[in-house]
Formats: sequence, structure tokens, C-alpha cells
Amino acid sequence: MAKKRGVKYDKIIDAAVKVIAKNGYHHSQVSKIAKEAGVADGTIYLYFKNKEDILISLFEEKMGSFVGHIKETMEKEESTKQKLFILIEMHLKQLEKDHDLALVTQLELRQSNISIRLRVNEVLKGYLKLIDSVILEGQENGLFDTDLDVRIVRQLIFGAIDEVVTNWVMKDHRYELAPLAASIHAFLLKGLAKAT
Amino acid sequence: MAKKRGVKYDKIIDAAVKVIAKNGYHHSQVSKIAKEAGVADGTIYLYFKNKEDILISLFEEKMGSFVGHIKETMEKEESTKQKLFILIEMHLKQLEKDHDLALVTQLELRQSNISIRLRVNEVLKGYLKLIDSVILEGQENGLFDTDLDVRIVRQLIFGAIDEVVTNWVMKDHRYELAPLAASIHAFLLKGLAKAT
Amino acid sequence: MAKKRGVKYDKIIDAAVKVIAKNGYHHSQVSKIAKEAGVADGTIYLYFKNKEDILISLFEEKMGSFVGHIKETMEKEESTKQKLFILIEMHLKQLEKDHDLALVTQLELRQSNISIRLRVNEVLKGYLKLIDSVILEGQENGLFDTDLDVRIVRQLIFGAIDEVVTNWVMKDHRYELAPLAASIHAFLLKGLAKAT
Amino acid sequence: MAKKRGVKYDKIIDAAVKVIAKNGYHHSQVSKIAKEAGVADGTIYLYFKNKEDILISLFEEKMGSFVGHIKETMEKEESTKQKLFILIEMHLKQLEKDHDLALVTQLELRQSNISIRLRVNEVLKGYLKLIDSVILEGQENGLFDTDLDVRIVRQLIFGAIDEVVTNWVMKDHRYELAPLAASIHAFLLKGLAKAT
DNA sequence: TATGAATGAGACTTCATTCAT
DNA sequence: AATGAATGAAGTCTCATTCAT
Repeated sequence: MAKKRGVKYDKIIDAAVKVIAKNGYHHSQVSKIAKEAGVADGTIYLYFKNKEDILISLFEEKMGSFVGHIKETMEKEESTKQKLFILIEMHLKQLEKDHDLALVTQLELRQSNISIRLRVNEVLKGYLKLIDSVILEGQENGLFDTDLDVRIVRQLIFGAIDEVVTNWVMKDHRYELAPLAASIHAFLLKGLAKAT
Repeated sequence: MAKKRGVKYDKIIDAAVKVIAKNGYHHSQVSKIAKEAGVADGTIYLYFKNKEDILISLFEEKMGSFVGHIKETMEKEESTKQKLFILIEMHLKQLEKDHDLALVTQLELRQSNISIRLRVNEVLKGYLKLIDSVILEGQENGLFDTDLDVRIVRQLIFGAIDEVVTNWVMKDHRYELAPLAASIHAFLLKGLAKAT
Repeated sequence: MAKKRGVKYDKIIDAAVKVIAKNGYHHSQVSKIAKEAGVADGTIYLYFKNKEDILISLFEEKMGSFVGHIKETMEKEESTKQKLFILIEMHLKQLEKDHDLALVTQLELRQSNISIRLRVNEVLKGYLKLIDSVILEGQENGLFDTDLDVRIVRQLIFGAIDEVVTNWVMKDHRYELAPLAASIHAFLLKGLAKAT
Repeated sequence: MAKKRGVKYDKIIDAAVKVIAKNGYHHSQVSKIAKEAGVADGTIYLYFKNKEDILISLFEEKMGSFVGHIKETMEKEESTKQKLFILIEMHLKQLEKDHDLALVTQLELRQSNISIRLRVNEVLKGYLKLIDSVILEGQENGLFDTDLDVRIVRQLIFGAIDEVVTNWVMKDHRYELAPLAASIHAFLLKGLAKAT
């Protein structure tokens, strides 16, 4: 049965990120990942149920801490505006820090089939909740428009940030990503604000 | 060589949309598409270079008119605000009208490999130019903030709308999409506006 | 039904030689031959039963005159020795004259399946009979060893000449072929002669 | 990657000879060879790069020892005449011993494409060198005509023997092959001898 | 006679997964 | 726990041949 712990577990996850980033999802055979991880093909199946499970675990593993870090940092902030900025900037910063991971999450992971996409969405829920919490807080303290439908606006915000990251990846990370946080923040903040 | 016209060409494209929407890209064998189109397997290759070419052609074919329609309708409008609304609403309406097509463009097409993604981006350029034109017009007539970086804002707008559509598809088209245009429009309009 | 005459019949044969020489047997599709001949694919089947039939007809057509020419010229000679020389030299000269044909007969035609090979052998019989006639004449007039088994020696002679031509083709016709007739003639003549 | 050793490697080679001899090259599907060898289809690809590689390996494997055996035996002989006899007789004997192999080397292998033919020629070089060595030795010890062009005569000898074998195969091995060595030897010996 | 669009059978190869060691 | 050789299902594409016009 798949064990979700162990030195090799982490090795395999990291190897998968590296191999997929380098070769693309469709050319990342299990054997290639095993080789990169320094284990035998069969060993993979002691830690993961199947190939899909590597992908999902990879995303859960990496995104778990991704969301965790943002949450922690946001909680240290008082201002709602500032919280939104933290969310955006850390989103960008964390992906900018790890080009391979960004490539995998923005492009390669989306080439997987629908069942993986749905699992990915589950993981994203944690992130979307963070967005929700900012929106609600802003509405409560009179900063944001209370007419906004949280479910829609959450998508607008996530879609906007996500698209910026995807573009950066598609352009081969040729420019700095984190500095774009300010513009995005300004735009979204206005969008969220009460109509004047 | 591949002929890009003819009754069967259209039949195959339509069959591909249907089959891919139903079975997913990776389970849509050429033989299945051929059967749905009512032609022999080999006939596919009289009209398309290979399987990938079906996908790309499908997107080019459908998106060509998609962008064309929006552009036409926008040009009949005077107001910049209204033009943005047209863009958003028609984007939603056109995809809502054809569930299968929406499924293919929002989910299945993105599962294809990078080379297809790049071709898709080429087609999208026409749409992004439309967005640009609205932004620039708004900046020129003093409606929008002139500090906005068009390249970034274009991504924010596209990403936002696209994410809303993707969510709708993922939720199995369980709600009406076009009515969301108003909220999206309001949000983006504020985001684009001059800071007060 | 296949008609063995007509302008197009010849055109198709010549096109086949050209196309096969250029592209190799396995890349010489019927459609390519048709295009080179300036006829429609279907027209081929008005003149030939199937693709194999083109090949066999090609060989029969070309080899018929090949053997005919040699026979005619040999008959003008008195001397048995000289007849053998004629046979060898004309064999080489006729193939040297038409590089494409040489390529097809020496290499490409042999890539076809066994059934074609057997038909080819039928055509070759006429040539082998010519060889036989020289051997027998030599034996009768006391020039050649009467102990020789005609069936074997015929093979030795044909195999020897054929190999020389094949080598020349494989070496891209980089040297002159006909001048080799003298050496071959000398060698075979000695081989045929009475033991001393 | 393809491993060139192992029990299964040999099994597959032998199965290939058998299957190709029986069905002909073009009707010898990989699956048929795998079945005959008692392995799974995919196993073939653990040992061979592709189908072509089976053919080439088969030839290299079998011909390597073919030439080796002749060479060894020839070296035990003193007399040049006798060496030539050994070469001819062993050539015939070795192929007569294995009808399937003879069928494959004389007919089926020559149906393959040019790239294989060139690889085959490489392997044949070892054999041609053997022939050369005999010719040169004969010339040195005054037995053979020193005017002979080795490059041509080598082709005459090889072509002659090869044709005899091919005929035997085409005639379904209906007669004994090895006994023909004497006639061939006598003929070639005279051909090689000094003109009197 | 001639056309050429349409047909559809057929095979090589990949790669996720297993299991004997 | 770890290995890695072996498995075998599954799908794209080619091309000789046909037949309605």
C-alpha cells in the first residue's frame, strides 16, 4: 500500500517535478522519474498507487505548504488591503522561486485528465477559501462592495492572478514576476471597492 | 494533402467536438471521430494532417468566428463601457450556446501538448487584441486609468473571464452563464477606472 | 481489364522506373507513379491489374528488349568467344545506359515479394537460354570443357556478371561499367575452357 | 535500451529466422515472432530497437560465425587451391545445414530496404576479405594470374557462389548443395589461373 | 476512357504496472 | 523494502484499390 512518508517518497516527488518540467507531462514516463529519483521502477509503486497518484500527491504536497505559507503571513497583517497584497505577492513569489514547480502547476498538470483536474480543484479549495476570507473581511469592514457575489469574485481574482503566472511561464520566465503584484493588487482592489 | 474545405471537413470538425466533449481528449480515438462523422478512418487524413491537426483546426475554425462575432458587435457600440460589456457577455453567451464546444475549449484543449498550446495562443491573439482595443480606447477618452500596463491588465481581464467559464464547465453547466456578465463587467470596470 | 498497349501504358511504365529509382520501392506509392505519368490513380488500373503487375510488366517490357538486343547482336558473330564477349558487354552497356533502370533491376525489384521474384525468374529464362546456347556451342566446337554442368555454369556466369552490376549500382555508378567486360570475359573464358 | 545478450535475445533471433523463413519478411509481424519465441510482444523491444534491428542483428549474429568458421578452417590448410575449395564448400555446407537461415539470407533479407542492405554489406566485408586473401595468396605464389583486378574478381567469385545458393533456395532445396562445390571450384580455379 | 475522392484493413511500438526474487 | 525484467493492451496512420461520375 502507498505510504505517504519516507525519504524516498520525497525524492520521488521532487524527481517528478524535475522530470515533468524538463520533458513535459507526456514524455515523463514512470521509469524516467524512477531513474531521476534513484530508485527502481517498482519502488514507485510502494509509495504511490499509480502514476496519477504521483501527480496528485505532488500537487497536494507542494500546494499544501504554498497555501499554508500565505495563510500564516496574512494572519500577521491587520489591514485587509494589505492581506490581499500579501496573497497576491506570495502567490507570485512562491512560484517565481521554483521555476520547475511553476511550469508543472501552470502548464503540465493541466494536461492531465479530468479526474486529476477535479482532485486538483479539491486542493485549490484551501486557497480559494483564503481569497474568500479576504473578500468577506473587506465587505464586513465596509471596504469592499457588499453587493459582490463572493463565488464569482473569487473566480475573477483567482483567474486573474493565475493567468498572469501562466503568461510568465509561457514567456519562459523572461521577466520578473513578483513586481507585478502591485499592479494586480491595485486593479483588484479597485474592482472590489464600493462603487462610488 | 490536407484540404481545409468541404462538407466532410465540417462534418469531421463537428464530430470531433462532440466526441471529445463526450469522451475526453485522450479517449477520443480517430476511429470514433470518423464513425461519428460518418466517414472512413482514412478519410480523416484527406482533410487533416494528423490527429493533432483536427484539434488545432477545430479551435481555429470555431474561435475564428467567435472573435469575429464579438468584434462586429462591439464595433456597433459607441460607449467604451458598453463595448466591454459586449465583449464579456458575448464571450459567455457564445460558449453557453454550445456546451460541447465550451467543454472542449475550456478543458480538453488544454490537455494537449505544448505545441498545440502555442498554436492556440496564436489564435487567442486576435481576442486579446480586442481586449487591448477597449483598454486603450478607455484610456484615451479618460475613462480608464492611464497608468495601467495594458499587457498586464489584458491578462487580468482574460484570466478572470476565462476562469468563470471554466468553473461553469466544471460545474457541469448547472447554472446560467450569460447573466454573470453584469457582475464581471462591474468588477472589471471598477478595476480599470481611474483611482479616485 | 488490363490492356497491355497504349501511350499511357508506356508512360506508366517509364514513370514507375523513374519513381522507384528515385524513391525506392517501398516509397513508390501508386499515386506517385500516377502523378509522374500524368494520369489519375484509377487510370493505372485500366492498364495494370495491380501494383505488382506494374513491376512485373516493367521488367518484362524492359528485359524483353534487353535480351532481344543481345541475341540479335550475338547472332551476327561467328566466334563463340566473341559471342560470350558480346553477351557480357551488352549486358553491362545496356544497364550503364539507363541508370534508373539499373537501380530498379539490381536493387529495388529484389525488394519485392517472392511471387514477383518467381515471375522475374521466368523473364530471366530467356537470358539464361542465351548463356546456355553459348556454353553448348563452345562445348560442341571443342572450345569449352564438356564436363561442365550447363545448369551450374549458367548460374556461375549469370551470378558473376550480375554481382558486378550490382556493385556498380551500389557504388552509385561512380565508375564506368562497360570497360569491365574484358576482365570478366577473360575470367569466364578461362573458367569455361578445357582443363589443360 | 536494447541488450545484445541473454537467453531471450537468442530465442528471439531464432524465432525470427523460423517465422521469416515460413511466412516471408512482409508477413512476419512482430507479434508472430514474439509468439514463436515464447515472449510478450513488448519484450522484443527490450532486446531490439525495432523490427529492422531484429533483421540486422540476425544477420550479424549468424554471419559473424559463418565467416569465422570458414576463416578458421581455411587457416588450417596449406594449399591455396585447397583454401579456395574450403571457402566454397563451407559456404555451401553452412547454408545447406540450415534451410531456414538460407531462405532468409538469400531471399528475404534482400527484400529489406536499402539501409538494411548497406548494413548487410558491412557484414559481408569480412567475407569478401577472405576471398581477397585467397586471390592475393594465389597471385603471390604464382598460381593465379597477376593481371586480375582483385576488386572485380572478388565480385565474380562471390556472385557466382551466391547465385548457386540462391538457385538452390528458389528450387526449394530440392537437390544437394554441397556437392556442387567441386564444379564451382574447378571453374573458378581455371578462371583465376594464369592464361596459358 | 478517365477521374480522384473515399475506403478500411492492418501493424509497430510504447509504457504503466506486476511479481518473482 | 527493493528490484527491474517482463508483460500486453491499445491506437495512429498508410496506401492499394474501388466506383460513382
